[in-house]
Amino acid sequence: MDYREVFINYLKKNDLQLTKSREIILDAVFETHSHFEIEELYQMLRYKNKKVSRATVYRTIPYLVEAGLVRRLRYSDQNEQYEHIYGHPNHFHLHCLNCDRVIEQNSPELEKNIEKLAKRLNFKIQDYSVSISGHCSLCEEKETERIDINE
Amino acid sequence: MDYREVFINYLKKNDLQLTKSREIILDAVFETHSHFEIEELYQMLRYKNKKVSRATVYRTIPYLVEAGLVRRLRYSDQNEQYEHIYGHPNHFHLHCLNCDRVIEQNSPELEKNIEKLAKRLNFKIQDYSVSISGHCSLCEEKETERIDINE
DNA sequence: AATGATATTGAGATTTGTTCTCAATTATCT
DNA sequence: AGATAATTGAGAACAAATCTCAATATCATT
Ligand SMILES: [Mn+2]
Ligand SMILES: [Mn+2]
Ligand SMILES: [Zn+2]
Ligand SMILES: [Zn+2]
Repeated sequence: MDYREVFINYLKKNDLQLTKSREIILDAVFETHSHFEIEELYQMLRYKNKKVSRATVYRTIPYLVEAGLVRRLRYSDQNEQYEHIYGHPNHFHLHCLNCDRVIEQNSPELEKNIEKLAKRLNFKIQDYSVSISGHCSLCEEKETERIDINE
Repeated sequence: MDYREVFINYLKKNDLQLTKSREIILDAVFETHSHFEIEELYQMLRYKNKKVSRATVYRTIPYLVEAGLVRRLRYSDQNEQYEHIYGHPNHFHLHCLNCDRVIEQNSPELEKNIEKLAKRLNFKIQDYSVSISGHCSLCEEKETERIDINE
């Protein structure tokens, strides 16, 4: 099942239609292979002369999230970021507070652990996110160098 | 070391002072044993006639986060929530999308998993959060009942 | 204690991401 | 086709968070 079908199923279930606008947004989301903000996505569509309004973009993204196609990310202090997840293996984010880099990692072990934890509580998972914040290896290296020099 | 000392150390390191306002906010945060929003905290202080401005509360919370005393939570779609973490065992959040309940769980196994993952990447953790969203056992129960009746 | 330099605060203005409004448009049903 | 319902777009409205800047508090020095 491709993302289009998933979305159509979701829309049907919720008495919504697959309109031209929604299709444009859906495709844009799956053409974007990085984390994005809604405003960015909207500007990209304008640039490409695809006619959808900001309001519609803002209205549509939550549908994609609900449909399980897109995930809202929570690692950043700044604006909400999103990423498409359907068809991609789950992964976690490590966010460097120094250089703002985001490292993506997957860990089947961690996944299993989370699922086990949820099962024990009879909690039905829809989505989960692991975000780790701290300092990446590159920044740590620089930091220890700096200390070496100064001392 | 109590939270006060931790904060004083942090402030010193950053050439900041422990002022009356900051002290009031610090204490309020550690008197609040639930997740809170900054505006809520501010209103609570007003109610108690503690004189600090909204701006100062907004300015101070990030210091507490940086000092490792407070964590910003990311489970909700609504406003930012915070909780004090210093002196408390780490725990994870399961957020029910139906009833909005938040279940707190700790799992040393999961913690170890995350730490191992970070170590492998030479990533220095400052904080991490695991948030699971879905449906809690109570809501799931009701849901299956509903289906049983209707079918 | 007085002086000057520096840091902090508070009230309200401002910014900014997001949501809302409602008339116009588009799709669906009979 | 005509009636009914859903969706859209432009801009207004909203609200959380940040910024501004004069007043105040704190600190360091004499
Ligand atoms: Mn990612
Ligand atoms: Mn908690
Ligand atoms: Zn870094
Ligand atoms: Zn529930």
